Amino acid sequence: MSEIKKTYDPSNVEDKWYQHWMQNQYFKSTPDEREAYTIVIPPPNVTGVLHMGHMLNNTIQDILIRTARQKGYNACWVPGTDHASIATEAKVVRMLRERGIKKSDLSREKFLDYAYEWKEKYGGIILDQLKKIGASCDWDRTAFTMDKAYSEAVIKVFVDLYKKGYLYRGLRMINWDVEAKTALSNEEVIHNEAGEQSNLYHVRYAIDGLENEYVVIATTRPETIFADTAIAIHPEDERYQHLKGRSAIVPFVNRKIPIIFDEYVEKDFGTGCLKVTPAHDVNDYELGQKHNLEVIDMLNDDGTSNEKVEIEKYIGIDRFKLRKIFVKDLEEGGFLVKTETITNKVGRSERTNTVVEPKLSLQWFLDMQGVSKKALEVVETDEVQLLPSKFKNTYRHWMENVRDWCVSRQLWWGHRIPAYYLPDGSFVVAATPEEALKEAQAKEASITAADLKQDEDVLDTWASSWLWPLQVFGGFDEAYNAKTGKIDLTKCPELKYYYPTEVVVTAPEILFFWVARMIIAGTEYTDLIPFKTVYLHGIVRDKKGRKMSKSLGNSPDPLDLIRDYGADGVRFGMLSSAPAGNDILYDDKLVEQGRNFCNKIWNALRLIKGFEVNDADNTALNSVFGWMDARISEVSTELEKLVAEFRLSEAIKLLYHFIWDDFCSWYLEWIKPPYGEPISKATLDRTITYFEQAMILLHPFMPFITEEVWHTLVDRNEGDDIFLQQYPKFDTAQKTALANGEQLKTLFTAIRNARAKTQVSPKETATIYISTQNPDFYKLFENTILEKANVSKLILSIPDENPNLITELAGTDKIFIDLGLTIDTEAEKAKIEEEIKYYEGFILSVSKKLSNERFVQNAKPEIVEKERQKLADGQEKLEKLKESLGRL
RNA sequence: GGGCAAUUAGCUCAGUUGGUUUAGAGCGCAGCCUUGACAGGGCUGAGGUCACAGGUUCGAAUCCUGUAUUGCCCA
Repeated sequence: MSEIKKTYDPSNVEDKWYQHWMQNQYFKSTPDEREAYTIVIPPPNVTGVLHMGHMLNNTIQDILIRTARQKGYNACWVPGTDHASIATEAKVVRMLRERGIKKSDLSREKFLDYAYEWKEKYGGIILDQLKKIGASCDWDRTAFTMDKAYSEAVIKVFVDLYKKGYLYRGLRMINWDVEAKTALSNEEVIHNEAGEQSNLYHVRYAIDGLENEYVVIATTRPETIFADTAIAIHPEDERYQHLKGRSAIVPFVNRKIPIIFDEYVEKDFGTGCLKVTPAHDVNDYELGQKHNLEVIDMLNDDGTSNEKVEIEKYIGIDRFKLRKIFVKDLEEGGFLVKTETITNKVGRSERTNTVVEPKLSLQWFLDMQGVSKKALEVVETDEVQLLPSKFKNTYRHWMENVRDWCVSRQLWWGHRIPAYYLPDGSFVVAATPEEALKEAQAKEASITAADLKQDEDVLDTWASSWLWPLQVFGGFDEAYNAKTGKIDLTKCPELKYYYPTEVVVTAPEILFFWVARMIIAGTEYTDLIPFKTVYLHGIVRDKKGRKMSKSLGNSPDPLDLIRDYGADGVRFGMLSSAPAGNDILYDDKLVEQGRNFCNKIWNALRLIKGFEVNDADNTALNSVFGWMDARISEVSTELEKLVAEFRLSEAIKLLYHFIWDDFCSWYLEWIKPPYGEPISKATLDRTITYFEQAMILLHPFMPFITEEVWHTLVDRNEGDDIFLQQYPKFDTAQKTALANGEQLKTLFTAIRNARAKTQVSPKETATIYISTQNPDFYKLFENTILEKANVSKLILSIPDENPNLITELAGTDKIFIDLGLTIDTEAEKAKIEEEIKYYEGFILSVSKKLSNERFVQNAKPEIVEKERQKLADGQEKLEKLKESLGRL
């Protein structure tokens, strides 16, 4: 035993076993005759680093995949990374800037060289970090969204969707990131929930042809006044009826703009007058369409003003600087009526945090309504099950109001759009330049390759990751038929075997970004769902409930935690308070509990390893074994149910209590030989088996320590690893055995309690008398009671009158404990009276129920029976308490 | 503005179709325990009118309605 350390040290253990599993290729999966259980990882950003969210996300996946292996499935967990177009490009641009290089000075090719250099250097760090947490991914399958075959798949899909008529190029109002100089999808624009402080400027516009007449509008973006093309008023607003048919005059610019009337305007909001700037606001754009208004786009792509502002001094100035200058001029010119501070919602870019400009732009769009019908249906019918199910509502709402998806991004890092422009401005869409040339020549025979110019933009990253469950198995390689626009599964054995995958584990944040789109792509290209279940876990927050972020510095580094608490400890901590869908408020206490649990297991191991062995008879412990057999069987049944329902935090708590309380606190104490004496071999063997079984059940949750215990407990042959162990089969739990164990615990607690309240050391022996209707129970466990509860005599009858006995109830059995001391009768009386009061109340409520005829008639018979039992027990207890009181 | 959810012990949360002896856990708290696997431990205990008000029911933490507060999603 001396070679086993007193405290568990995970640091060497974890790396050792991970390497062992890797060397033996235990994570590898190839199709065979077993049933497949597949999970594809939500690909993290290729240059990202592990954060607490990944920790939670991947722990869940690892538990599911390891459980599946133990149940005999061919479990396959596919890892990989996502090229993360905007995020990665932003990082590369920043790196170049630090080296004094401007992106605008580089060619596309040169920039991509730098980007790949960056990816080679930092890409995959996160995958190595996943190994630290124990992730049992099939690393040979590691995929990347810009791998050659993957990229080809993305392009094939683009061409296909274009041919099917779902993709179009159009001038639309989009969200423009002036820093990244790219379009964003709606989902990439973040609105701070609390809003932001802004100034609301009230500006006066003169009315053409009416002296001293004016309207006042309120705006938070006065610089867009240059692009105003109308003033809108509610048609029923009495205040402005006389302005019908009139024009207002834009301050400084002196352009006449029509005053239009539309019910869109809220009469009660502000002055009731609204400035209309179709080029720079979504709602204004729609209003402009309706009223045929001119569209003046006054912003350059970088957020500076252009010549459309008409006045020389305002051209070429950044939007915010322009706002300042112009407000000052408005004030000096007498146009500014007042300024007030308000809180409003400002859209910011998810990636660059800059204020997003609504902007008219020529972009590629995917008609979502057309392509997504089936994707709604499969969730409605639970063919794809969302967990927790409340997200079904959210999903339905989004799908029913789905907007067209802007898939083009003005970036270089990503999949370049396969559209090729002819000199006349028209274009063709084709998978390769060669095919494009052919198609172009079909339109105009004289066209040469040099005449064609490929679209400069790349695709939104989600337009590649939505193919993830299909393309990680090569679905678009040989099995894809460009003519039908379908994947023929029979031509792709891998896909046929592993797809549909079992479950995708992710955060609700990307339900639309990613999950919904994968369902769309899956159903579009295979007519099958991509996964059966979507497990949506919460977000990891700090103790105060704030989201973890770099700027707040409130996020611990998962690798530091693993160093300090062990990967198993961190896994336990993250999971134990994370039921599906609920956020987890991270606290070091959680992982500390995990670490302590490991230590507990470790010390159970030390105890068992430390026993000396003899051949003594152990039949006296048979009832204890009977209880343990029943209990472990019960636990395994409950565990299987919980895991099947994805109630993982309950599952890990079940195991925690089973191992700590039942196995360590009760079982081991009961079978432990007296100090210094050996244990019988039969008992030790039995105990080792229980411990092994418990470790197998725990292994998916805490893989490292269970493997270490497995090997330390018994010398194993090569290849006899817990990783490969299948779930043990247990006999059905015996109810009597379970009840016996519980009764024994209750008895011990009662005796301990008696000692505790009289402050008698557990070392002092006691004589106990028991009044029971179940004397057999006491005969079965007599040895254990005598030895482990330090009882010198166990007498199954009522003792003679003696005021110095402490009385306790163990279930309905009454126990008289003689500790050989004079007791404080008054205190004892008070205590018993309190209990009597409780049981009187209890009996009252139960008998009320039972005397109600309608209850007896309507309730299920077994419920009524239970109530009767409750009443009988209560009455028996009450009687015994009263009797005790009488004896004092 | 529209929708979804939550409100249970000091804190963080379980409580699965209404009935598990008048509600459970972890942490925290209080008392006791130092040579025996583990102080990263053991034993014992205190602590809740299940947000509030109505309703349905023989029976409600659980179902319905309303109110309040909080959070999230969408515009």
